[in-house]
Amino acid sequence: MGNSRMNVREIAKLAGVSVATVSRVSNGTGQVSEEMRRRVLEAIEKHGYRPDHLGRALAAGRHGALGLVFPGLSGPYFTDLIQGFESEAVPSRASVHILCTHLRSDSDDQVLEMGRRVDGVAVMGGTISDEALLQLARMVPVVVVAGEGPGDILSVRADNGGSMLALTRHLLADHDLRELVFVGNPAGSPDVSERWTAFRRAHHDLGVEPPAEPVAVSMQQADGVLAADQLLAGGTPRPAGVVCANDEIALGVLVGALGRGLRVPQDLVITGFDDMPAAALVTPSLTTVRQPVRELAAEAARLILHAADQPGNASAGSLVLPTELVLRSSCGCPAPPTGGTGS
Amino acid sequence: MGNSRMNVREIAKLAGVSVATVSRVSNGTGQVSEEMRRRVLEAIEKHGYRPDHLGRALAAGRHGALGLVFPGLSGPYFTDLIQGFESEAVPSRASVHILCTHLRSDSDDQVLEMGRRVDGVAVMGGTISDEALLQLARMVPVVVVAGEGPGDILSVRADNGGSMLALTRHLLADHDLRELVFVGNPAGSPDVSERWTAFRRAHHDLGVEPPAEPVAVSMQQADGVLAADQLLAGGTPRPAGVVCANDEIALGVLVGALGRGLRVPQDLVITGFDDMPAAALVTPSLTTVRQPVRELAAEAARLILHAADQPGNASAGSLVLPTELVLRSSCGCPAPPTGGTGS
DNA sequence: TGGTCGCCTGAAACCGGTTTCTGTGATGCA
DNA sequence: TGCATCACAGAAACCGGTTTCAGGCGACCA
Repeated sequence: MGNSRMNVREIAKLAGVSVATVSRVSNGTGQVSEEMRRRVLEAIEKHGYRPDHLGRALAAGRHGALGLVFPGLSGPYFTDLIQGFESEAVPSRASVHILCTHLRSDSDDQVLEMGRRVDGVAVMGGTISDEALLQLARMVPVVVVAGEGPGDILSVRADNGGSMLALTRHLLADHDLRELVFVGNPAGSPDVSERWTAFRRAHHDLGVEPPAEPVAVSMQQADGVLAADQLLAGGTPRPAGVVCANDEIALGVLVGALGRGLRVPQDLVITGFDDMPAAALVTPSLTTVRQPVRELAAEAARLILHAADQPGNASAGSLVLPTELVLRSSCGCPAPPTGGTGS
Repeated sequence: MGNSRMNVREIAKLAGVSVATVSRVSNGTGQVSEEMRRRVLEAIEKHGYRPDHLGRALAAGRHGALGLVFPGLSGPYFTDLIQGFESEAVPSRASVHILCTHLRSDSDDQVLEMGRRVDGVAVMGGTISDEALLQLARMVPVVVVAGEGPGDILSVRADNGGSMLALTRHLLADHDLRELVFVGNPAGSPDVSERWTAFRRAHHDLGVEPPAEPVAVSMQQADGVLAADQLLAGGTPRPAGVVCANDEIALGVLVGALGRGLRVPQDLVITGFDDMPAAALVTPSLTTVRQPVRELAAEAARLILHAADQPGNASAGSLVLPTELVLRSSCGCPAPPTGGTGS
């Protein structure tokens, strides 16, 4: 029945009270007598009044919204990122604005515009320029996710290096593999850059010559298939192992290898990164690194919400969440105890 | 230099003009003499003033934002959906609010809350109750994406039935296959429901008995692997073909089949739906149905923006975008002319 | 020279809330 | 009975913009 076009003043008139009283009742603040409260609630109920978000936001000086900025969407990683962020924001009654920059040239402007519509922003590493990031941070609390910002901008990221170091060492030392290749584009994101660096460092640590260049492709399954085309085509010597920047690439390479009749891991070792759900389920199951993406995003949301609540109390620093090496069969290890259904 | 805490009145004072003039200059509306314009622009420039979004939105009576509601995020489908929607909204200077309901019980309330923060909402079919949908439509323009709404709510969807009918007929008639199974949960979304219905109808049309029940799993690659475990385990007779509700499931089934040493399509035929990028690249390449997901979402955004611009002019109806059957090798057809790299 | 028209400007109302500040009446205590 | 205290209500200011409306002023014409 109620028309949502009602405003405080109309409700106040209908209930025979002042707007202040209506506001107090609808927010549960201040002291209101039982009689007044009853009359106001009655009018609110009868006309289905709900306070306007804009008016409230303007008066409160806050938007009730958080921003999330990323270069593009692909695969389970971003999926988890968004959901982790959202799951933390919604209970705090904050809505989530998203912005895919697609690495367009006007990304900086769009991000700054977003800064004027939300109470805080989480920006994926490598998405916008450092200048824009600093300017944004002057407007609202900012957290860099999966990367590091300039100056004293907060950041949350996973320990990419540690686990990639352990993984590469495992392949080189425990499985005695040589001729490993790395598939992924270090210039594409800080995460991949860290992984590539750790991949090379593990080689150096063990006195093995690493490949000079990565196979630079994007992060989707299709790119993995393309990489397999390139690596496994006849003519060139086949590598012993393919270390992929994420699981999607790895699955693409796996499909490409299996489709060519290669046996994994006997003929070719393949590893991923992220531990996406399918990683445990494919045959052979994928050796990878578990990365707490949802927690990463949720932590970013928490930091922003906290900073928005307590302005001026800007805590700086970089939060690094641990990752975990997950050894399965695609590297040559025996399959983990869990059967075909994963854990 | 500029402090963004400036407001119109301060700028007006500094420029020695009225707030009306500042507003006129910053919006380019009305008549302002060159002298006044210069003074105002100077003050704006000097102090880095940018009008507050909330104040402007309140006065204009519009939020400058669109909402997008979906049950959860998984895979390229939602990725494309979000990006298609976003690519249409951003040029219109509208920000995009997202809400993953996760099919929670309080989804209806959350969606209605969103309705109070945006100028229009696109809701994925099957995400919230019809009552909530109707109530939402009373507040803001609403479009149902990939599904149909109650009453005269606008909807945009793809022609699921037509292509699934053609695909199933192709398998039954052209490849003379029997014992097909359908993998996907019709109760999960209107899309899958339509596909399952068309799958059965094709059987009936050709006088073949369809399976009584689908293999009801979710829409991710991991679920396809699980379905493969179930279908290809020893003991039960193996089906001749697996018709999957989307490409992700199909890739999961493909990996499961290849990992068991089965040959596709010789031992098992597999088909998908969506034509995600990897579909053309895997070996064997995946027979599937191309669905214009980004266009779907972009069309939804256009409809909402238009409806928000012209209130009262509510056009009703259901827009159905065409789909296209894409025959590749996984059904037994010869591989398309394009090499390993897809088209 | 007087009147009309049109350009430009600013005061004030408005969008829809919250919050401060003032004032009233009732109550408690001496 | 007189005074301090307290609970409560409402007027008005405020958040930061846009827009209406009325008026001042110069130009043009008779």
